[in-house]
Amino acid sequence: MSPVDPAAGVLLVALPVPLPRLFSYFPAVDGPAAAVGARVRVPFGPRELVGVVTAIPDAPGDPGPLKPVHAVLDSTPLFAGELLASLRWLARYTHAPLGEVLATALPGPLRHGEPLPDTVQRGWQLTEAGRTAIDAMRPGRPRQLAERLAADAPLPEARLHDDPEATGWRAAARTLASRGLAEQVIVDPARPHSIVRPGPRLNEGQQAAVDAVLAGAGAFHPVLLDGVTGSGKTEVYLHAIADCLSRGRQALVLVPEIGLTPQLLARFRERLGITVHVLHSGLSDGERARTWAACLRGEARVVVGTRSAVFLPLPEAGLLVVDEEHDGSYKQLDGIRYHARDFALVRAQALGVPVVLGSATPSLESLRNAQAGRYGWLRLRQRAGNAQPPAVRVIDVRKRPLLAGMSPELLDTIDRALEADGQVLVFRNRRGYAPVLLCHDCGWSAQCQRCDAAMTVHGGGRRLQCHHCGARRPVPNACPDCGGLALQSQGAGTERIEEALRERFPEVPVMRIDRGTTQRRDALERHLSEFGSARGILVGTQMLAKGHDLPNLTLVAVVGIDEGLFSADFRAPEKLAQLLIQVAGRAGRADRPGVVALQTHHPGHPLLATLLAGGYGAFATIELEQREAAGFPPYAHLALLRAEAKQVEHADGFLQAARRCLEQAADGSLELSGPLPAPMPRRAGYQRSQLLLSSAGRRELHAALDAALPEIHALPDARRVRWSLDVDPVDLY
DNA sequence: AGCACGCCGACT
DNA sequence: GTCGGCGTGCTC
Repeated sequence: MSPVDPAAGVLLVALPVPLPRLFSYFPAVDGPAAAVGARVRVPFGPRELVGVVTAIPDAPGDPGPLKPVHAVLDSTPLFAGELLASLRWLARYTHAPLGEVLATALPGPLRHGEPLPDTVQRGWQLTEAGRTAIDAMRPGRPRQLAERLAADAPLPEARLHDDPEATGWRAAARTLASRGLAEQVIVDPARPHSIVRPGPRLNEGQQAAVDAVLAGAGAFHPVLLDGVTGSGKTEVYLHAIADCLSRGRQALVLVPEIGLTPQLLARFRERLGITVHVLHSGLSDGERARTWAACLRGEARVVVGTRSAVFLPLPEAGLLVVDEEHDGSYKQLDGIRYHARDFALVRAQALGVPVVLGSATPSLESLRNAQAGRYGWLRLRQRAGNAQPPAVRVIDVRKRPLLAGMSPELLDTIDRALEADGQVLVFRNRRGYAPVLLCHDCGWSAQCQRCDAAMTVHGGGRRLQCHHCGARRPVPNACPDCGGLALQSQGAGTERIEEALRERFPEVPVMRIDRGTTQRRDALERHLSEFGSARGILVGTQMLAKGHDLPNLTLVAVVGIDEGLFSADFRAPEKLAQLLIQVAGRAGRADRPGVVALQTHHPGHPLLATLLAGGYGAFATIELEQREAAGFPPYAHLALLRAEAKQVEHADGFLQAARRCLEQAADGSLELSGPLPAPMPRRAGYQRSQLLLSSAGRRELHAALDAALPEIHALPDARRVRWSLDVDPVDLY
């Protein structure tokens, strides 16, 4: 070795580019030395990028001519220990470049090279003069704020900031400060504030669940908390979190996109008595970066967040919670296609902490893991209070005249509920299922002869296609079973339902809630409180399946479930069952029993029969048997290779070539179907196509991908099409 | 993915 | 004569 080894200290840097490799750089000529996990600014071709140092090998091979990094951005690494290790795992698992994975784990400002922001929390408290003067103050905003500070101070600005009742607090605070009545102070986030509301007494089941979670503290310990709607899962989380805090550890709670409500945060804050940090899509970039920094510094002790919160650094982690673990919003659908619930499991294992997966309708994957003994399995069967489960009525809609998809019987049921001064929720099950063909007279649906799966309608409503084997045939003129001519491919949307209901029930308010009418995060809350508790009709989709309490809701009418009963998607029955259970949980309260009306062409369908007779558990048992028989997850492992191009031939040609690479690499352990047209085969002028990979073993699937992906990357067509790989896809069709 | 370089059509 | 179409090649 020469006295000055030119190769010593070469940095391997992960960059946010879709290239499956790292890039080597010489250390910066001056400034602080870069450590593994620190961000660096580097020259890359004609541009400059922010990357992360992922290794500093002792004995790198011949580095060749390297460029030096332009700047080291972190004196202490952003990615350290467990987080870096877990993200390396995620990159391998999703077969994505490490640089892209690290970039998606960071909030925008940090991804673009900005320094870790200041996380000092400011708050307000009354001065001595303020405490004496308060009774003499004129009514108004300043006095309101002063009264609040008298009751609960120091009050962090963050809590005023996301309190809708504290509008104009900043001006009020300035007024108080200018008169010497209040002052701004630095708040210690771990210091309890004065209002800590005690929770209700735990029932036996809840206590047992809390005990079981606490018994696993300090070690990896996955637990499925399987509790019916209203059984008080949140109380179990709160007790486990309080214990975690008392041991001086951090707790992370993941919630679905629509589950992070002001009410939930208020409950956490009141009960835990300390600052609760949040992370969700409604925050500004700066706020996200501050939450990230507060976690890294250990200032955030409890964090509640949606999907991307699973990437927060937790140097002193003690507990992870995934609420509503079955929820589809945990799966990222573009970019790095990770599943936050699954990644939370990986992180909990690497951190050596318990992880609680809570749901009234657990995913079949989690149920399977619980059955196999890989997870602890805690069941809560008691409902809090004396709430009664709603009565369920199935309405046969065959051959009935329909008004925007609603039968006369359903409209009569709505009428009766309104007459009894109740509120009605008309729930349209619309989950973006590919359209299936249905006979309105007898309920027949077009099935593939070879695959036992529904065929989907293509070619402008003239062709049927099977998404499992690719079989095609024309749409028949008449129903093959009953000869009727009432073949139809889809039901009515929420707009038409709303319109029809307004006409039929002109004397009551009709409010439609969907993404069109409810853009902003707090709009749902606002609309629902406007709606109040007087009689009226709400029309909506997913958004209304849970959340905000509607104490006067006596009837939930569900239309459009047949597309779920006969979808080409093997997950459709699971999603439908979860949705029906969740939406049924909204009807009725302790003093007023609710009714759920299900309108269907298949009143005798086994899914409905099982669900009504035995509940979600009975459904899950049967559905798991069917998944096993059919070779679907969780008994098989899937990956989906998608491609889109201006011309179908390009997309299909690429997938065809990729298929050959995979066949060669797999050595028979892989089942391949496709290329097949994607559910929405044309989008924004692009033709979309896909290739499904299935294997009985996860190991074999990943081995085949590892072997084939370099070749697929190198395919000449790979640059002509936009393509992506989705491991464990949720939506196949 | 960007971004540059490069070689062919309709515009001031 | 140039501005600009997007094919293909590379990025330590």
